[in-house]
Amino acid sequence: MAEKAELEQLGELETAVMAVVWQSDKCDVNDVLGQLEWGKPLAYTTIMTVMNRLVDKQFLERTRSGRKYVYRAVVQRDEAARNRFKKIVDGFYGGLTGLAVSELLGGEDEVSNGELDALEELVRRRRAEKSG
Amino acid sequence: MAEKAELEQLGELETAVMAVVWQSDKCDVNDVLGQLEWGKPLAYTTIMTVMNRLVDKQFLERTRSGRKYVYRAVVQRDEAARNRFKKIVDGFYGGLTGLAVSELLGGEDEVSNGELDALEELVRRRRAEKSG
DNA sequence: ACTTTAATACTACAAGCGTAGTAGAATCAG
DNA sequence: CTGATTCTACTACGCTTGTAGTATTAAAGT
Repeated sequence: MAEKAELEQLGELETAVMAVVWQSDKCDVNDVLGQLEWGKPLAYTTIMTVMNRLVDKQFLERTRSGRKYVYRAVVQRDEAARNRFKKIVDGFYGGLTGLAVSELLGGEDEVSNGELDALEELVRRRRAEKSG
Repeated sequence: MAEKAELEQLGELETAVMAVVWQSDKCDVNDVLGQLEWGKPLAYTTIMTVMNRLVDKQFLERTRSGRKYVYRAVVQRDEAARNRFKKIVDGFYGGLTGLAVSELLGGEDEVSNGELDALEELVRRRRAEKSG
């Protein structure tokens, strides 16, 4: 089984573009151009360049559809997010995930009740897994 | 009260250097050179350049001590980590912290019992804050 | 067939970051 | 005092990423 190649780190614009693709499953350059959340308007070619680089990095794949391309995400959102998270955990907290989460949630960010529920449930499940 | 300037994003080497400084509280270039975890040996001047850039970015401050400089962290570790984490939460999970944590912990990383305790405690405290 | 339109391909450039060499100044060994 | 050592200052270079222009090609209207 071939080891999955390390995921490259994406830049901010690249990440923002991926965010749009993750929501849409399939999309072309114009879709991204229309839905992208970025502070300022960007040129069509800017998005195109970024998307092509994402294809090179194997975060996206594209297929021809007539004379245009349709892009689809190859890397899943959670996979990419975990990869980024791991960098934080390793780089800042010496690999201690729980410590990282505690400190990270120690800040002032709002966490909804539903989210707290999810967290609690998660801890329960983890405990269950451990004890067999 | 002056708004705190946005923290710039650090590169990987810059982060690794900060990690050393965070552990030592005060240190000079050689300390970092000796303790840095990086895949390969780096030149003294490389570390120096990086540390000076970190001073420019106001992550470090330095004071002369004889003919050398001693560096100290200005930005705290947790602050920097939270900043990075927020990027993930916003960029990947539309700002939903709890969702992000759940997904992030859904991976295969080991979380120790102690860490689970800390997490649980944290959720409890959050709940208390809300109803209190 | 000819013109407009819409998409892609190719090229480019500035800023940021990893990386380090070289030159100069201060200190230390003898 | 003189040479070796140890710092700092300054400069530089390649790669990545944000950003976009220009050229080209293909489709579509008329």
